Amino acid sequence: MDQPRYLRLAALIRRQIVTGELAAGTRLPARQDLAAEHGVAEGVVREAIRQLAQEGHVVSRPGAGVFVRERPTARRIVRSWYRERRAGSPFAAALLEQGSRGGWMYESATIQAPPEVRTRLALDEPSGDASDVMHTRYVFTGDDQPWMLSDSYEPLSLTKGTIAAFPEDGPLAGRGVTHRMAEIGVLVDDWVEDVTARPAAPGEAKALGIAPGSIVLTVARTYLADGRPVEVADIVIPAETSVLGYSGPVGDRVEEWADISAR
Amino acid sequence: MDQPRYLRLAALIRRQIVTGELAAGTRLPARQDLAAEHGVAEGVVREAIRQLAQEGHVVSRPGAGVFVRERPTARRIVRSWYRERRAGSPFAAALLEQGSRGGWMYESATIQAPPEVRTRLALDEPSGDASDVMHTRYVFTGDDQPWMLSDSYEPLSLTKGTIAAFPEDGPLAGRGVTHRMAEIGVLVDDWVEDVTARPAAPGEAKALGIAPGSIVLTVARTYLADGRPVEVADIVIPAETSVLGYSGPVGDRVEEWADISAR
DNA sequence: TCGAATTTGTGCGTATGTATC
DNA sequence: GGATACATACGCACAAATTCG
Repeated sequence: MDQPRYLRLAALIRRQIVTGELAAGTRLPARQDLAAEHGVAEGVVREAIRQLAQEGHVVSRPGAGVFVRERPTARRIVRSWYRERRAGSPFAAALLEQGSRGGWMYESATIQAPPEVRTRLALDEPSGDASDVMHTRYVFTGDDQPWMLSDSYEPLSLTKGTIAAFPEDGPLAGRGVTHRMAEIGVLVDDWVEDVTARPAAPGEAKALGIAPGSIVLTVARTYLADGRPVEVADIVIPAETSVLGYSGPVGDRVEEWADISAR
Repeated sequence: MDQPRYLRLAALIRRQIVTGELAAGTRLPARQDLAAEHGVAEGVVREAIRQLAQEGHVVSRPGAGVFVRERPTARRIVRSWYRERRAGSPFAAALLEQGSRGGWMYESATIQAPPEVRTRLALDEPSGDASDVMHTRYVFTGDDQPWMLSDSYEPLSLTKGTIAAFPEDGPLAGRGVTHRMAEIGVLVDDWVEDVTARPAAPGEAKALGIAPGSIVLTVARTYLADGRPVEVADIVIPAETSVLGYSGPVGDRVEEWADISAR
């Protein structure tokens, strides 16, 4: 056994946690006590705790102590539900237990699309510094808790001057992209989502009420109408408490060791 | 400014990196030098570096130094490609640039399914300690680099005694779940994938050749035949270098602020 | 080929600030 | 308000990996 002391100590405590010997909510002994108990320096305990905190096993509160984490049950966020509504599906049950829908806050402004968004929306070169997209920033809440951030971009060339211009204003408020676009004759028929994960940026962590640096899932969504992108959104969701659910028919699916394409 | 010193130092270096002042590949000054240069203790530098490393801005190699990270371009792993083959799609181009397919290693064994897998496969109570699933562990490689792990479970009740029993043996080797199942009359028609992310477990980090604790995407996949699960797999992919691509028709899709269901 | 210098990873002990109880 | 506990900070030391002459 050639492992650093702090990893051995972390492994020891981790075992106690996963076996239930240390129940959720339990407070660990103070750093000094743990250090004395195991005959190591305080710094070793600190590193061990840090390790366990990063793994999500414990959470430390200044002045109070280090506590075994209550594991919040993850919510399954349905991103596509091909056939999942079908009776008899093992997943139909889950759909019946839908939680409260909660609400959302937003802020809209017309801006000039940043380069990355330009690419995704297939926009032409910007003309001067004229605004060319409607940018809407959402914070979704459920149970009085923020659980998802979204930055949406829609080309003004589509919506300008129509009743669909402002996503959350006018008669179509809150109807969603696809409905709103339909009202102005743009038929959104495809969606594409690119999913990955990264540490939360400080601002995101604050907005979501999670620890800075904790993991978030990011979804880069594109809505297409007849093959052309008509809306893109950058969605950020805490990974710890969320699972994204996708489904589809096997016929349209690639072999299970998926093909790779350069991005 | 009320921030801890190590965060201020991290912010300072981060700014130099994102502005390009410190180019990718550049070596940072040694800990002691940075400490002296900024008039702080070595520990402060250590914390700052740790912070930047967690954000993925730098990578440290023992004995060598701390280097500004080369940003590997992420691969887009297509998990469903509804209509993406269609010509004219903005994503069709990506599909043409398919990389080398690489290969995979595997290891199969019959085991008694662990509780979590039992649930997902809707298996009955275990009878004694009899094996009831075929467990296959995959390591997928591309460009001589592991990039995906997968643990697959198939009920023996379906495949036992057939030519499809061993996923990677016999005439159907390497044909994939859906083809193999089809050969024994099981028509896989649906798939469901639950995506989330977490820090890599030590074993996973080692198998994938990534830093321990770095972020991995996990995909819990289920293949269904006529609504019944016939295979489940736990897939692990480094988040840093990968994007999972999903797509589908809008008609089957829920409003964009997705419904939530308890898991 | 080999050894010396450099650099990170780890560990020790201590002290102060600040949040919690 | 006092005691407790974590977050941060200081300074030092040694082992192992790497680099380079």
